Amino acid sequence: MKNNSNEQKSVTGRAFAVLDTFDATHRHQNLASIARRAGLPLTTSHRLVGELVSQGALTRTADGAYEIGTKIWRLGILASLHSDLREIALPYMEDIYALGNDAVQIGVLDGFRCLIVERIAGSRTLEVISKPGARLPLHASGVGKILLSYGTKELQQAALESLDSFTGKTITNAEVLKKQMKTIKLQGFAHSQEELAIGATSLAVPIYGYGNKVIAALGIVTPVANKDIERMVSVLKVSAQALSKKLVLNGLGDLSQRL
Amino acid sequence: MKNNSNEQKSVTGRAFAVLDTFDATHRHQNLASIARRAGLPLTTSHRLVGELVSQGALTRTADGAYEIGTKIWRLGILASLHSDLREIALPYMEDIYALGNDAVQIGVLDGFRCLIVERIAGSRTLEVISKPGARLPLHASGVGKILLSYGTKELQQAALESLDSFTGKTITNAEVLKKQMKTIKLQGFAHSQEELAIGATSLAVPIYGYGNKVIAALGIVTPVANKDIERMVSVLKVSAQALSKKLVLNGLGDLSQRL
DNA sequence: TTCTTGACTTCCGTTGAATGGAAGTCAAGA
DNA sequence: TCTTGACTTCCATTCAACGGAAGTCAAGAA
Repeated sequence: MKNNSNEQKSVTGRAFAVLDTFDATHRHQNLASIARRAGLPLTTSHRLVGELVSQGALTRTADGAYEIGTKIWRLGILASLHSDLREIALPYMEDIYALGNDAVQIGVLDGFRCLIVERIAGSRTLEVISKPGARLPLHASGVGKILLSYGTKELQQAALESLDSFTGKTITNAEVLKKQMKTIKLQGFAHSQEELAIGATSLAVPIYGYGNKVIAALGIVTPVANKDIERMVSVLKVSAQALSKKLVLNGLGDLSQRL
Repeated sequence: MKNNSNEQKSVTGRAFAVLDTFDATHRHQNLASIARRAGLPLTTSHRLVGELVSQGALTRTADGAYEIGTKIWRLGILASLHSDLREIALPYMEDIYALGNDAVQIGVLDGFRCLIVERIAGSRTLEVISKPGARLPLHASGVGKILLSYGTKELQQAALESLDSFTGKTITNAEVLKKQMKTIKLQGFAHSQEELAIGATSLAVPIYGYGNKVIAALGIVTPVANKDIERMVSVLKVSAQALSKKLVLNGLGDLSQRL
């Protein structure tokens, strides 16, 4: 859990080390937990956390624990990743959702992971891990496979080096995966059958930006039982094409990646 | 534009002064703009911005400008404001949307403003100012009026002191507004007719948390022409009640406000 | 009641990271 | 060629950040 290899020197570095201790499974933390996970002395964390609270970056809840504050949230939604993609993509995603009541998701590349940027899910939807902000493995999810297959050689090489297993059906053999990547590019869609979670199938197609560069993946998660794969794939393809066009028209299409 | 009254001393303070220069109308900025708006020397901004970029808090776009990065976005969606409310409220909001194709929004109190936390809008929807993150005036929007009417005496006093005008129909007379606030509490819903933007009517009802405390407002924005006010109000009321119940059940219901 | 433990919170002398003026680079336009 | 605007690099100074130590406080055990 400790902060690996980040010998933080700058104050900003430390401040973000504190913020980075928060994730989906650590949304509420007390001071001690923050200090431990950030790898900082308790005193330092105490001061830093105090400052972050006074900035509105963190909030202290009634029980004395801390959580991310509205300041960060308000800044976060200014990220083009969110506001641009969301505004343009949501209508298309809703159309897809309406057709099958499956969870619909859009992901972009973030390091060696697929970052879920937006998702729609209803009450009848299969419960999925992938809330916005989740970072799925590239080799074991539909959207991830798309980004991997259309990604650079370097990305593929790096990703193929560590194929973690999740369900027993997860593809952990690099050669098998390589072959599948070729098929994916040939057919224009990716399929993941219980490779990340039992009972869940996912389908995904690429979204294109400037110069036909793949900038994101659009996918659905549906129960394995669903036999209507072909129809959903064509729905996805049509939506993705329309969406791609609109993204480029609206001046997106590069969604600059992280440093 | 200059940083008012914040004689920043701490590094974190300065770092957030930099981040705070970003808002809905300043999502892309160059270094000079950041420095000017933050009220910091260019050199200092340069170093700070550099650090923030290396942390992933800011991203440098192709044209050399800066914008909010994925790190901030990813942290932001951990705010309970977002993830809790969104997960629980979206289904209800979608139901309401499906009934009238009007923009549906949820707002909470943030200082003396109504912070839009979540919104649904479709392609046929009236275009509204209120994207998530927007901070509407309390006296000139449906959701704002709810929060105002059910707010503390201190809030009401402070809010009534500065009644900015937006459309000519905006209520700028404190006495008139006070009377309306009473009616709102009596009837359980708020109505704003072109008080914030010409052509737009908004309706809103309260959402309750623990101990029947009003913690948020649920509303719609619909064209003025719409005569079906009564029906929409009852739809809103039913949804709000169900939503309130579910929020309390799920351990929300305090949505701790900013410091 | 007293002891123990864990979780903060406050204090303060030391120090090295942050500061910001000055000067350098670079590209676009006059 | 000169000017201007927008960064970027350098570096001596200094002041804010640091963190060990000790204090507070509440809950649970003995």
